Amino acid sequence: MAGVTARRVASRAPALSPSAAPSAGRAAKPVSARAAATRQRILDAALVEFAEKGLAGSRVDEIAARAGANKRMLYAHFGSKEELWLTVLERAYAAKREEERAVVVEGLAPAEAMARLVAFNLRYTARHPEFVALLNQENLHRAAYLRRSEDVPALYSPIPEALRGVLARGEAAGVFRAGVDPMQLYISMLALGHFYVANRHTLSTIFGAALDTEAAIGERERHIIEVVLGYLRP
Amino acid sequence: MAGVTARRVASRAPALSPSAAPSAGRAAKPVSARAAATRQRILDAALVEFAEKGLAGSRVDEIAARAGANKRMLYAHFGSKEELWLTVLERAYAAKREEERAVVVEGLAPAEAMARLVAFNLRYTARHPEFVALLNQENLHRAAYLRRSEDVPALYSPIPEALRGVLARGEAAGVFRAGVDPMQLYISMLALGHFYVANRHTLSTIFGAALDTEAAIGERERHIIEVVLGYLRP
Amino acid sequence: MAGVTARRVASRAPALSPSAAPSAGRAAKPVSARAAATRQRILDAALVEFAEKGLAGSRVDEIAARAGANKRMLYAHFGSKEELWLTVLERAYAAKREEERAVVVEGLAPAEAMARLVAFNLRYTARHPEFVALLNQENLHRAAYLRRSEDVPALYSPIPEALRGVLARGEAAGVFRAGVDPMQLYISMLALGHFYVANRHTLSTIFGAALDTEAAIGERERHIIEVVLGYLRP
Amino acid sequence: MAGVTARRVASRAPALSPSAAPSAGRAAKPVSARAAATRQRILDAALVEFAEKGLAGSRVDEIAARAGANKRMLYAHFGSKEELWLTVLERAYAAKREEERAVVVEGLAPAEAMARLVAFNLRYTARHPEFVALLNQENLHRAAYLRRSEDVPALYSPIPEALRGVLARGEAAGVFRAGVDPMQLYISMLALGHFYVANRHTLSTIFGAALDTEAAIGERERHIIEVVLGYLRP
DNA sequence: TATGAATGAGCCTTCATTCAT
DNA sequence: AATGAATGAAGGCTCATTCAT
Repeated sequence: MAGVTARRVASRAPALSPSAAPSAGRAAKPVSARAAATRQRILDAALVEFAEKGLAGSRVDEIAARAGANKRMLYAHFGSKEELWLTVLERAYAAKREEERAVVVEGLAPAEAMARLVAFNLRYTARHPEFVALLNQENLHRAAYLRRSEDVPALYSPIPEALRGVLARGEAAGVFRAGVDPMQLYISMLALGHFYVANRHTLSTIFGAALDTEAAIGERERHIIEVVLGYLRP
Repeated sequence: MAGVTARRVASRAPALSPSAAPSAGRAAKPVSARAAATRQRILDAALVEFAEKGLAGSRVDEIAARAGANKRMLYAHFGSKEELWLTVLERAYAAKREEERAVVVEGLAPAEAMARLVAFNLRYTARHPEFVALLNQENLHRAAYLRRSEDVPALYSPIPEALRGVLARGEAAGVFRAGVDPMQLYISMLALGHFYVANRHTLSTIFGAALDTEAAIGERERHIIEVVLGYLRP
Repeated sequence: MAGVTARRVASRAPALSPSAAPSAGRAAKPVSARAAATRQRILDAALVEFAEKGLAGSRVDEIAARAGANKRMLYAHFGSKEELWLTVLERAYAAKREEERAVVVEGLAPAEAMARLVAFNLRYTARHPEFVALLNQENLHRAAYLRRSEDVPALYSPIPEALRGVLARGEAAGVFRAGVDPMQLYISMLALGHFYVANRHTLSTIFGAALDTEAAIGERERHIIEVVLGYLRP
Repeated sequence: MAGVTARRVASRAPALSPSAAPSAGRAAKPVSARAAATRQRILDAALVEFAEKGLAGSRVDEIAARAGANKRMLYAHFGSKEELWLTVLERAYAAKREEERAVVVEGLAPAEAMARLVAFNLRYTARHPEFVALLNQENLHRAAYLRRSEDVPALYSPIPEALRGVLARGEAAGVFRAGVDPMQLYISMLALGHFYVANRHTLSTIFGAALDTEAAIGERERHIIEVVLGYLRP
């Protein structure tokens, strides 16, 4: 489990939890278990720090301290703060992809399948606000880091494909309207969950209501499923 | 239905336009025209810099240089980088509120009114990606600055109220479904536009498609209006 | 009383209170009463600020604000912070000289005369801790400013002369010991009072006793008179 | 009687000498020899700079440069300019206390013992004008830093106790007058030396005489011993 | 004379990064 | 592999001083 998977083949080790598969980053040489552990602690610490303060707002000292590691180790493993950022980002994507792969909708009725996809996105997002934070930051950077990522598998999501399938099935069965653009719907599905989580602080400041309770999230879930299914009605 | 966007008519209300009321309730003393101009240039420069790099990533020197002002003036006018951030944020909200007030939907048929609201949000967001960037950053800060704002009018949006009215009218007329939660719908409306703009860089990296062309935005507009109206069908 | 006395002849207007005789500083041209008042307010404010924080620790803005004057006026009147310092210093000396001239010991018995001189120094010092503070600061500067003062009268004290006279009279009368160096005694007299006041903060921190109550000063007075007179016994 | 000065024997007690115990109760972690050396160089440089220009007038860059150290190290070791000031101040006190402990007067005749105490203070002060400068500055700060010091031993002087003993012995032997307040005498003893050194620049400007030659100091020493012993005559 | 605004140099402090052990 | 110490380049902020009115 402590084994190291080279980044280019990570997708072939499907069941690995993201923290157990550090994906070895830039330097893919065999490393000791101790080094791997240090590396992992740095990544975990960096994820927290980056998600909380962004790339520019994060401090290398803080990350190292949080990781219980020497700052020098951070540089030995990742080369620079920016490389560390990219690695953390890739891992966050990879972690989401990992869970996405576990979402199986093939055998379900179209409406139920669609509901499951919608709910999954909201729930994952709510469970992983750090993913949302990283994504927002990276968009601030105009995706500059992501663009130079070579970790294709991390970026490849099975969801659009699944969505397309469900849409086609539903349309063929006459339970979904025709002419729906899968990409637009995919973006909308992401939006309906992501925005809610990403903006929970300003929204709750303005609305004066707590948005991250289980009750509030449940309500949101009901609403967005209703929106999507309502929209898809023929 | 597409292309229903509010135009910028705000400048006809000079005493309320954000650039005509630069002190925004903070510095209430009479200022010379020259000072006001400097202040304004700093605010404009800060908006650009902050939207591009966030609070932590922005450099005070850079802002001053961009404003063609002395760095000292920034501190004379705003006290600190953080106060400047808050002022910029408030002004960004105020500017949006200003345009929102120009969106009149009372006389329109419910569906058209709803479409106009949805379209306005997307279009405003697309025209003002800096607003999106600021908002995302401020959410990273957990709304710490916004929470301490005293500029209530800047935060108060007329849109939720308008939305509520349209919903009620549509429901009463039997053209909208019943039982729709206005706040949820408001958030969804914001989400469908905001997420698209906010994440255009990562999305286009992953999809390999340009998202900020007029054509793409038009398509998005059609889609989200369709989603909302489709959902609202009784 | 609001009249302006040029610095070089100030000693000829003996009864003028130091704050009423601003001595016109570097630029000795005739000025309006309003200008003189502004100048005076700046000097008063500067004395407080300088005595509290020293030359380096004082802020020109703070002095101007405290004086209720525009900062520009400070420069119009004094040219620079350092010139202002020198002027304040000269005035502090002049003020002390002024009071010293009122100490008359000629008709007194030697012991009483000596006691009066000793007491005067302690009392003046205790009443004017700001003089002590300025002096200490100026010594930190190795008297760099004082050395370039041209205000000779301000520096000339009648006390050493008086002391010399008293000493001679006492020795001649056989009530004082012979061979006392007047300058050394003068310095000692200054020292016994000045040190007590100058170091009251560290001393009271270390001793844990209040040193600036009237009772404490009275006790100090008794002690140093006893020291000097005890020493002078033949 | 003149020339009774304590010599520097403190270095024979290595574990207590201030330069051998650099952490002075503040940073108690074990440090490398290199770090200790850097720390020491910074302290030495700071002492010179602070004594010359005071806290407000000193420049952190200058201190670092003088120490041949990186400015960052100053902060790593001391946290801030103000903390550095306090440390320097404590060390100056500690250094004086150290030498004071070497002044032994128990076996001496009361008059000689007293002369030795008086002379020690003048000589130490003359040899360490930087201590005088620091003290004067700290009094300008109203002992704000000293008051927050936790380095009690640095502040505790054995001299008052010794003085009290000598006084009692002299009085008992009938060679000193009765009723002398030890604290007042202690302050006077400090004053007679300290003031002379502290104000040597303004005094010599006004008197036009050099005060810091060995001859002048010797003369001062003779005088103040004479004053104290003369005063103490029964 | 007086003022508010502006300036540029400089200050204390912090950062990402590297060296030496 | 790991560590503590060191570095130089900013970074935010402030200062004494001057300009324009």
